[in-house]
Amino acid sequence: MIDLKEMIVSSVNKHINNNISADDIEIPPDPNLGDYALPCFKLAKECKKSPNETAKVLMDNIQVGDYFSEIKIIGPYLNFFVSSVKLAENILKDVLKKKENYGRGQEKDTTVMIESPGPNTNKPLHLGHVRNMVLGNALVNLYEFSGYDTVRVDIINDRGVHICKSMLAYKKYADNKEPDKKPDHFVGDFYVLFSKRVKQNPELEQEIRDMLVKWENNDKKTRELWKKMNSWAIEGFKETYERFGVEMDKAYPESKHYEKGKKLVLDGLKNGLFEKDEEGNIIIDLEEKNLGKKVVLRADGTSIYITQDLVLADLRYKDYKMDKMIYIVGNEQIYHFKVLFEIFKKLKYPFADDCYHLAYGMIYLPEGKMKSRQGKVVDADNLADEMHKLAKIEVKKRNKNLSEKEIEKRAEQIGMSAIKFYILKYDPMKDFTYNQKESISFEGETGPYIQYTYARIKSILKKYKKNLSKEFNPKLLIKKQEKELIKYLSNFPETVKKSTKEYKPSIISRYLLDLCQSFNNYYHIHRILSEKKELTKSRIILIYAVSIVIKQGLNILGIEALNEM
RNA sequence: GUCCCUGUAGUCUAGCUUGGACAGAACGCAAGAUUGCGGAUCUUGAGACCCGGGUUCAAAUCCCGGCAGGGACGCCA
Repeated sequence: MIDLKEMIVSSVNKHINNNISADDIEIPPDPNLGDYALPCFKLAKECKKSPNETAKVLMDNIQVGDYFSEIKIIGPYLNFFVSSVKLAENILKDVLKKKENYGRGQEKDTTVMIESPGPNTNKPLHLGHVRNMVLGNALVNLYEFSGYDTVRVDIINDRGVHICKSMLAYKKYADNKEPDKKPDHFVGDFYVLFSKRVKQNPELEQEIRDMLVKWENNDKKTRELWKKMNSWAIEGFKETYERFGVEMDKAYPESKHYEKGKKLVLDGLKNGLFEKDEEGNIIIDLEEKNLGKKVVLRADGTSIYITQDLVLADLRYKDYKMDKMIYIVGNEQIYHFKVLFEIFKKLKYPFADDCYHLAYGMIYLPEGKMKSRQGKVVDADNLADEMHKLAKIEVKKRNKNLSEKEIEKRAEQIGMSAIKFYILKYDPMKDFTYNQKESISFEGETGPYIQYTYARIKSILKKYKKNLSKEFNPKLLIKKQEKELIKYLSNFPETVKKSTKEYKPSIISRYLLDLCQSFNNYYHIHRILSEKKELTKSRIILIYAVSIVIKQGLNILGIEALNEM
């Protein structure tokens, strides 16, 4: 693979002592100014010349390969013009050869573990989980494509007061009936029912506490009920996971490990890592990190949230020996993870220095407030169904002769792409309002827009009856729009790297939008299929390469590319 | 009270880590293109860095002080 920035860097470094790096190379705001630019402000200081003079001296002295057609001084910038023919030849050859592996990172022998989405077994997955699942998919794909081994793990919050609430309501009011709907929703209904009843009957609160004690004491009937309802919830989650494309390597139910943290904490107490406060709680002092004092084990010996996370990480390490750990959890838990990671370090966990909390903000619905007033909770399945419906209308509008089965299939693919893309184009930390209509629109910054662009390319490729050859003439691809497209293609590997490094799938989303717009512009101005055979052949290769990159980009985001829409 | 996050055109959003050339899109709005491979596309235009200081040759970006919104600071998860 060729790296143009590196070529500039090495040639410049040959002639000056201070080392510049690829990060110093910029992309000029206007393509007429050049393809790459080296700002000479920093160098000027060290050379003790004005930036403009420095640029001049540099230009007179450096040699770059034939990938560059011209070097120009524009004020304090040294601007490089890429030889478009050479670039076209290399990039297209590279894409053609590697196909969907174009841009893939080298194998790294590093295992990355990602925790997502972490459901509670008392109610169905909601909007927050949707964001979590979608981010999780993208992150796993990004890391995998970048050459890492990935492990996706779940945390199942299957015990505690909130779980008992659904259980108690079921026990009292359900008359033992079996689920007559998606089982996690069935369970969730009893959670809602409990919240209603407890307002009129405050004594239910005491019953909940009694039930939790029974559960803790392994009361047979309570445990049976618990098992039954949990399995319903999990059965329901499984279906939702599948629909959203979540593939889990291993799920860790809280009930299995929540008591194991005690030993770990007591060992830490012996080693002097933790201490006891006056009430007998075991705490850790993180004042030095400005995080205060944190209880890690209650005085009565029961564990709390953080105790479990400590032991869970240890269990997971025994299972997978991960080198890096990423938690995808809402941003209200930033403080929790800061503390957790500090304790990891103190415990000398091998992965402690490479932990990341991917925190994300809230998703709102435009009519969200109204819905909650009506008691309609906005959950993942609901949203997916609604998007499916909206997509179906669009599909039907365009295709009169499709079978019902095919319509359903496309509606699902388009509906899910609308959700996923809409979520992934935003910075994870930001709250946003999910506008369903906007997300499914075929114009604008949407999943369907990208899919549609891809389908158009596929349609052209289909019309080109001849076999795709690997031969093309890069000298024919010199129109402004063609150069731009090739430039975008050449940026794909770098974009993947950046997106991975910064934990931001949105960088891929933005890239795809730019690439698609660039293609649409090209398509609008220049005809691909024409009488000129050589030209047609080369243009076909170009758009074929574009289609490969769009498809791979979508795959990383967990979105399917469709040949027809 | 302490700490963290966010504040960019009518709306929504990128850029802020590492300061540099006219702050980049989308929707909406206004004007226009298309006798073509899918008119669901494209082009052009108007329009923005919360406020006040500071550092700098250069600040949306860094520092200080405000203002507004959200969150954390529970033996809740």
